[in-house]
Amino acid sequence: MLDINKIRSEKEAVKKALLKRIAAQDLDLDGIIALDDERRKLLQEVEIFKAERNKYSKTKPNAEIIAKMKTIGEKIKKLNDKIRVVENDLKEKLSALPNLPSEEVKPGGKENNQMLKIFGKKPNFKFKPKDHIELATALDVIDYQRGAKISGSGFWVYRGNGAILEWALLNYFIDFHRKNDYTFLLPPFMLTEQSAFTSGHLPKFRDDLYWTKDGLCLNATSEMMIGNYHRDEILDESDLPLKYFAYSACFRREAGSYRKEERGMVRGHQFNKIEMFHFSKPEQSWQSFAELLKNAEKLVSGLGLYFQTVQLAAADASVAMAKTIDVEVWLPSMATYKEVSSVSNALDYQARRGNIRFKNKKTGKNEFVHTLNASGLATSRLVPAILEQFQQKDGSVKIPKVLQKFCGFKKIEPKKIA
RNA sequence: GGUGGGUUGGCAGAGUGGUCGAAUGCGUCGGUUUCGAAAACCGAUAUACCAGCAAUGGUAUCGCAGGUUCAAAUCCUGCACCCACCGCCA
Repeated sequence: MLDINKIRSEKEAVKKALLKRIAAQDLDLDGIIALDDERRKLLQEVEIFKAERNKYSKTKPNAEIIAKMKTIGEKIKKLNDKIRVVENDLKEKLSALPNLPSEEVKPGGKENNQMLKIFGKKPNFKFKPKDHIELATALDVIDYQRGAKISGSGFWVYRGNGAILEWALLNYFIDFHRKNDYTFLLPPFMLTEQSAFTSGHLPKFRDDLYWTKDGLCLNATSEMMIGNYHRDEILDESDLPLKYFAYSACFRREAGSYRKEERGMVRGHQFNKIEMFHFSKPEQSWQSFAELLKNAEKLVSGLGLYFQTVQLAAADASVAMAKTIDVEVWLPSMATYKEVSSVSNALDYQARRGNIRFKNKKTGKNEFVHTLNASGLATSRLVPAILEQFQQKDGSVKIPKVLQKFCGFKKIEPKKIA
């Protein structure tokens, strides 16, 4: 949510920034300001009546005053009803506005994404490489068919060395974050509707979430949970930045996505992810951003994968974020890069919604914190990338060095056909 | 799932319809005293919004949302959470 006072005082600048991600016909700042004017006018009116009522309520009134207060009471009630309507309308319009993209973020959609940096060496195969589905089946590490049998399409079962590889990746991430002194959280995998609203996933993603009979939704990213972790709290300035990482299985309905183009594990209904999260002071938040990006890059580099970073254009990033840089890993079979981490700074946009503040010691004022998040990392695209990028001519797959101590093996061999 | 008890400021804890934004204690901050400190004493100590250049004034907030009343922390209804007991339980 944006600050109404900022919209009022810096209207042209706000407008210019918002036009990078939404069309002019969807933007009506004047309408919003007019609503706020209306709200203020009504507040002034009603508060005069309330002041009078309070004055007389302090003592025992006589019959005449009681009669007078009765009419004032009715006026207050009417004005209150009006204010409620105006405030709801204002809140709705205000919540619908996306965050202001950061200055260096390019306007428009995907086509304006900007490649920043390429890491590693592009694998060059001297044989005909297989895609990860073929590899996973030959190596007997992923059981797609039984996954679908049990839970329907979009689910799979990690099996044997595949399960070990998956778990090793998670251990590698956890190890890394612990060394950096991030606090480890294992949150619940279900959350309330209110929490989904606060994290900004409602109303937009309602159809992409799984809902239980009890009105809870399944976690789609632990950003949802950590974002709510300090909701309605006033944090201690000296604790900032708070650095967390959380593991969660993530559940997404992926309604209407292009399953045919993204076979295998690239887009499933359930995947494992470790998420990094910072609660920062405003003046620290870009430093936090740089740290999160560096961590994500290091994690992928550590695996020896070929990948790139991309700065997303305004309309391609999540609306809550001022700036997003994606870390994308190369998938030879698709000849394309796929996101394994999304590093984002929401500034105070999410904190305003969740009412997460800190007391500024210098000014004595409560200020909104800045929130940042980055995957660190999601496994479901790394396993395919590892299989495809590290496949050998004999059909085996080499395990990245950093994972070997967690796996207990250096390569996965195809199962022998008797 | 059922019954009962609870939710008040940073914390503990009074307050059952009218000068209650709220006693008291603790904590925190500032001061006096001291070579310095402790103790003691004095004073300050919530947040948000509105008007105003400011000083300041006003409004709201006692878990949340409604209601009753001239007037609600206090009465009524619903909800959330915490505690206790009972029931059920792969």
